[in-house]
Amino acid sequence: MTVTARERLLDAAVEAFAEKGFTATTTRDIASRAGMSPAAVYVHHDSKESLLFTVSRSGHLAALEVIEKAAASEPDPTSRLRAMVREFSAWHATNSRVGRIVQYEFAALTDEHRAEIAEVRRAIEARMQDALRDGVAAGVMDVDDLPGTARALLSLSIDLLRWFSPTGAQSPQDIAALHADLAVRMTRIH
Amino acid sequence: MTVTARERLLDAAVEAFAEKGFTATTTRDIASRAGMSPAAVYVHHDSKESLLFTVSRSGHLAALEVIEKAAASEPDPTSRLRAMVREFSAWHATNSRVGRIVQYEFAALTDEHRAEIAEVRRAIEARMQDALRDGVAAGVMDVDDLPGTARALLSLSIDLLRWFSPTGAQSPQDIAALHADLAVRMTRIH
DNA sequence: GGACGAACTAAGCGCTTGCTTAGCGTGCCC
DNA sequence: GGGCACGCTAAGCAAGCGCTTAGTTCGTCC
Repeated sequence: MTVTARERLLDAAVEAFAEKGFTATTTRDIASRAGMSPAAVYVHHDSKESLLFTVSRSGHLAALEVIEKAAASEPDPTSRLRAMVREFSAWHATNSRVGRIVQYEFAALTDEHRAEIAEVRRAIEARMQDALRDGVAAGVMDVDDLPGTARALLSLSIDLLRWFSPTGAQSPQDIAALHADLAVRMTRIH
Repeated sequence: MTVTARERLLDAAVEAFAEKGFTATTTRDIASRAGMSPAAVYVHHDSKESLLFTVSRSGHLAALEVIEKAAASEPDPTSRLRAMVREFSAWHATNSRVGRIVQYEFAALTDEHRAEIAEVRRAIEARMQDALRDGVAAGVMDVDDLPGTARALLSLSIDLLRWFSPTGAQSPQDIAALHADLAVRMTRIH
């Protein structure tokens, strides 16, 4: 199956939005990255914002899936938390372009689209809170502020988007392993 | 001493850049927030980017000063790390508008300006690494990956800009105390 | 071979952008 | 009271924006 023109435009939009941000990206830029004329964008997509919505939505859903799969992969609460943070960080490092759009271009969405995607974000946060609650209930974790700590764990994974470079010295796996280790330290009983 | 027109324009730029981002902000928007005509911006500042540079530079220097003051405030390595993370998070929460410009509009600067400010960023990172090194040397901290852990500690403080709201339930002090606590947990000997 | 629809483009519309130019009002100096 | 520097604005320029319109090309079906 060949790549459709619609997909080529989405790939071009991911590249451009991640590199320059949504507002600084022009539809002409997206079109030329996809090897098409400016008008071709509108044959396959409604608007520049609908391109962003499509990218952001599928990116958010992919991130949620990663964290849910990791949560289901381990029965032991500590191993489960370790897997969740490891996979969530690894996903952001491996998909840093989509990640940047997901995390930093959220405000550029229309009110309706933003509201729809906000639900996915709440689900991601809820999965992390669940993992901590399980650990506390099993008596293997010590967490004072449960929502705050869940948010801090997500911050670790998300903030790597600000400085991570695919061409840098650290691999996504290195960073993911570090974050997983720090997550366990943050929550274990002293 | 009255507030000068130059300063009113800087305040307006902070408001606008933090709210909508650098590219989405127009010079007309900045001028009207300062109660002036669009041309008045150029009486006091060279360009829209030079407004950003002025804000970003003083914001970066303020953040560096906060972390250096905190580092000097406590002799004991653990108390020092706690103070540094606490004050750095509190600064970001209290100055979230300037913080957003500092952390998220860095890429919008010209190459020269970005290079100049990058030095301040390196200094901030170095101070955090110093604090961890001291703790390890004193035998009170256990840190595997020193630069990685330093970066993770900064991530905690910085990523709050993504979700923090001054009108929300949590005060800057609540968040700062949580982050300081997590920082100690991340680095203490088990 | 002619009709048709899907994929795509050349050209451009109306508007907004960062920034400039030319000039106005006011207070100060001699 | 004439000259002048300073702070500011009205008007607008060239360029670029998101998006539309009108039309061309081309494979497919009868």
